[in-house]
Amino acid sequence: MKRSRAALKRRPAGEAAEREIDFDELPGYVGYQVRRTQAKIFGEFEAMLGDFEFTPGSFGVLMLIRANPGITQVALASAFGVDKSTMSPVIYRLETRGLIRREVLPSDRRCHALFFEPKAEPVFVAAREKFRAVEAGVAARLSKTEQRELARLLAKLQGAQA
Amino acid sequence: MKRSRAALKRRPAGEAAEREIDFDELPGYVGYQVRRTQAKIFGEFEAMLGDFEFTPGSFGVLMLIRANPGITQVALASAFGVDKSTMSPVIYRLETRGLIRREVLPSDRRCHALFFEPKAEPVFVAAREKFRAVEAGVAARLSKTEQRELARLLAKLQGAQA
DNA sequence: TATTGTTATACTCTATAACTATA
DNA sequence: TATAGTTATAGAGTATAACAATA
Repeated sequence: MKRSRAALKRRPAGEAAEREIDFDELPGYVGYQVRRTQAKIFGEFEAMLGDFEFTPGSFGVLMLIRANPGITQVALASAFGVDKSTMSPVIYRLETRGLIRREVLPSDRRCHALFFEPKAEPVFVAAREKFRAVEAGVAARLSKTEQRELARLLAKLQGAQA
Repeated sequence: MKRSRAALKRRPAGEAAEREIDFDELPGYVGYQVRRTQAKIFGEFEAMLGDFEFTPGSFGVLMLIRANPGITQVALASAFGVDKSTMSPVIYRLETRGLIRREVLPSDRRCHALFFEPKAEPVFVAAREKFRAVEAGVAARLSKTEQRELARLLAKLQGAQA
């Protein structure tokens, strides 16, 4: 970001444009605003988690398995709004890392019930602290009232059908 | 979504869990709320654009090239907050489709100035109508006041440094 | 027939690193 | 040395389709 006055004078064309870019209609699009905000927040998670053992996605999956013992993969995929084929490899990685275990349901042997492994609790708690810290840094930019208002508006955007 | 009463009675385990899933801390995370909202909105764009010739990303790039004649790839990448290597293939596709053209800058032959092709105007206008329609459907879930408030809160979230 | 879960495949988006050409 | 742009590569995340096992 630091730049000498000389450098400023002979700045390349790209930078000149960078300072006076016309974004046309984009900033007026709710979809664009939400997308940019999401990218910004995820970038911060990546930066602060570094070579951490979880992505926001895989940590969320682990958290839901922990909170919902015996949940099936289809139910989990549905909860996150993704396809079951998207969930499969995520589950597989958590299982091979020993963080969860799978049990075939006797009542319906097509289903795999998922369980959080008790011995994974320290790893989970440590990860949760990291996620809470990043999240707190993001949320701190808004007052409590604003946080509630944002949650309400985002819920409203999600609520309606396409 | 339609389901007979009989089906409801003998619903599989996955569905039972689906109705009473405990999301633990996730709904309280701003990052999670924004992510879910973004996924929902993008899903609607995909569904309504169908086999359309643009993704939200590529259309945004075209819109900015049109609004900023002569902009370079690095400036464009910077405007969207992505790496120049991410922008390269997007630019290449727009060029091969004849929607834009590139000119090497005589003043700095490393730079490629990008220009919207006038003959692409009908395609652009048609695409913009589609995007405006989807966007209008999304924005319609909020009042004008709420739209402004959301924009303000999202900007505030993006504003601070990590 | 329908559902659960896996796998093969594909596409988008993203980045890093190494490279060429220029400055 | 530094920057613009390309390319090779990699990884996450997403989906569809076909499949085996089970219902």
